[in-house]
Amino acid sequence: MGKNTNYTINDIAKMANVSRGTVDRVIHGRGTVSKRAYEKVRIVLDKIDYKPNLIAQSLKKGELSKIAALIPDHQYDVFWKRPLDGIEKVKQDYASLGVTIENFLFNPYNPQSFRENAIKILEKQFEGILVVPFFYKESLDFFKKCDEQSIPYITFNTFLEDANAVSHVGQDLKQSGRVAAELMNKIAHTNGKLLIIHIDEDLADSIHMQKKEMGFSHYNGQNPQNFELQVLRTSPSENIETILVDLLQFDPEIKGIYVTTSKVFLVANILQKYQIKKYLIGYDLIEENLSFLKSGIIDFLIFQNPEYQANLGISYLIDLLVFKKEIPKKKLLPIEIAMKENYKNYIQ
Amino acid sequence: MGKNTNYTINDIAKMANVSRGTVDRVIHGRGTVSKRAYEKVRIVLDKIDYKPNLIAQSLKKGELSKIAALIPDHQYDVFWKRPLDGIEKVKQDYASLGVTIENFLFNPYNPQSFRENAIKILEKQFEGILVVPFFYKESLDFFKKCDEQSIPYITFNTFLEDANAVSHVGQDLKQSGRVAAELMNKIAHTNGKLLIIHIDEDLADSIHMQKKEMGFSHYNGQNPQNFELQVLRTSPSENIETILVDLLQFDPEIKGIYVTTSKVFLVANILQKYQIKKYLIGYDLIEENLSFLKSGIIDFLIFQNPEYQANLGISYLIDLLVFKKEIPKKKLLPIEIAMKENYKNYIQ
DNA sequence: GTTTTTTTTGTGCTCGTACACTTAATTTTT
DNA sequence: AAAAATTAAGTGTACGAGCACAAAAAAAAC
Repeated sequence: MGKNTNYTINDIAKMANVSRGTVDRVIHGRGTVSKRAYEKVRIVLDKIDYKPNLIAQSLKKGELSKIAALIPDHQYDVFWKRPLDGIEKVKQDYASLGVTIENFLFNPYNPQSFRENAIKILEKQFEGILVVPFFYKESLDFFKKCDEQSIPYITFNTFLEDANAVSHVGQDLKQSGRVAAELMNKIAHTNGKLLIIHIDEDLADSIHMQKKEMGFSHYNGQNPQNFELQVLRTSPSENIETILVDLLQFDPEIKGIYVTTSKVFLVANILQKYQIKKYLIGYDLIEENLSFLKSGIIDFLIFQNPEYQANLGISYLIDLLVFKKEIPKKKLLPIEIAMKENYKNYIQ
Repeated sequence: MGKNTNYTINDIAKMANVSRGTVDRVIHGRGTVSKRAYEKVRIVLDKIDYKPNLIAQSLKKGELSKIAALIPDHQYDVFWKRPLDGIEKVKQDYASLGVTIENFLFNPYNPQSFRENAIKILEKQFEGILVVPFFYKESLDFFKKCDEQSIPYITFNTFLEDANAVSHVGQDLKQSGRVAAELMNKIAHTNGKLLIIHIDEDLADSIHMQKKEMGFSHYNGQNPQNFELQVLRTSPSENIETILVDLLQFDPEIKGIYVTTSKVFLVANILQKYQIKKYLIGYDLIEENLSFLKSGIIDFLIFQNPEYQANLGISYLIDLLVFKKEIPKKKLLPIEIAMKENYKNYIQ
């Protein structure tokens, strides 16, 4: 299997008894070719598996493929720093093949910023796009134009049912809620109450939080030893501190807290300040969370490898554009678990 | 940054006022060049950052680099199936660049098989080698010859202090023992006794088990709420069943069991058969273990992503050989944690 | 039946590097 | 000082694809 029987344009020309130029015209459907010559080439082409030599192609064209990435600016949310690093890494790897990747960073608090960057991308004529469709309406507008120009795009992190993406790379949010519930179940044996906290629910990714909650309560419901659940919605603008302290002092039956976002450090902060010990599970290996993981106030941080995620998204685009390979319609990444003793190997 | 100011041999020739041929001779140190011409070229070369165009190089040479991988045959131990898959994946990715990878699989129960494959590799003249130095003496013999022929090699999975490897990709075994201890600590709150079981300790990777044990007991010792530890060494040939059942019935104080290898399914089997509930932590997402993870008999499986590990090893070799990049002397991969709710995303 | 126009096919050059081969310059020999 | 031998420098070609242009063949016009 996999014998390197790679035919060249020249081989085909000889086999079909025509010139290189004719083969080229048939393969690319450009120029004019007589039916007779066309047939001769087609017969050969059907018999063999011609794969153009990417090396030669790249050498000639100077550039094989132009890819754009439209992701949130990490200036506004540090979470997006590491996906960007992931993109930068593939960028270097494939630069030698003549694939260029340009990043467009939008402000995740400003739909207009998304729209502006989308326009820039359409103007510059990329062959493929990796995009975090953060804003629903704006994203669909953008995708409509991409579809018209038949530019393939891969959605990333946020899944849009109505998008016509060639692939989606993300996480299984509901399942990640289940993972949180299983962890909580394993560490807080005794029955009691659990708190689910959504922080900043007005943001565009509130749907993320809801799916996580669904997974969590679903697992909890299935489990014989189940907990009573209480959901708390809050914004950092409100005074989360007073609400939470009141709640915890009013109801000492609460054994653990599940925070559905990376903002778990806000809760950890309060637990530390008031010297309250609760089991605490949250998301993402960001700086603010790590110190609490180290000190044991946060028990587990769930996350998905963001570099790898971005890396995979770009790799899929390259597979599609350059190698003409099939790519999966949807790829859900592993739900990773970090604690005090293993988080270090994840962050470098 | 990163302007594509890539000079070609021709550019350099013009700048130095010599011919392409002379530049070529200086760069590759072949043929004869007068001191005068040499100086002229060197001056230009020192001023600019010449990076040969890999595309053109590959097109001309037809093959850029030949890499060999010497790893255990998965026919004897399924664990090695997935690293092989990881290698196959990079193989495809870089084939387009003219990098070829050939696998040599040895029998992990037979040092002679390792030696034979090593000889084959040396005969075939590879430019770089990825190797699992499973057998101490045989590996050192092999490395000596590699050093003589100055063929770079990366060790993989097994670390050999005395090897002169350009890099090592593996896991932090001691730390993985600590992770196991932290998990055990989190799920088995109450004090009591824990069992550490080494299965098949006569094998070449017994050093792996000992390091894991060290990490486990070290964490346990540091912890205020510490457990009494008991170590059990056994081979599958012995009757692990009678020993274990006796032990567990004799000492009901035992709360949990830590098995230092992927053979944890042997223990799970016994627990299931005798309807004994203990916390159980072991290694690796192999088929035999997964059913017990699903049924809840195994609580956690610790592992490192084997595809990724192999992938990284090969990528480092390519970075070194093709891109002439610096690579880290040692790369320890994350220690991953799988449970019932998250293992599926790891295995495809 | 010749000229013009259109269609079809074939050839040459380019991308950047590597290497064989030729030519030029220098040194050695007689 | 001229011829031979050696050393140094320069040129041509190939790798495979792509595209511009030239050449040839066929069709249309006179």
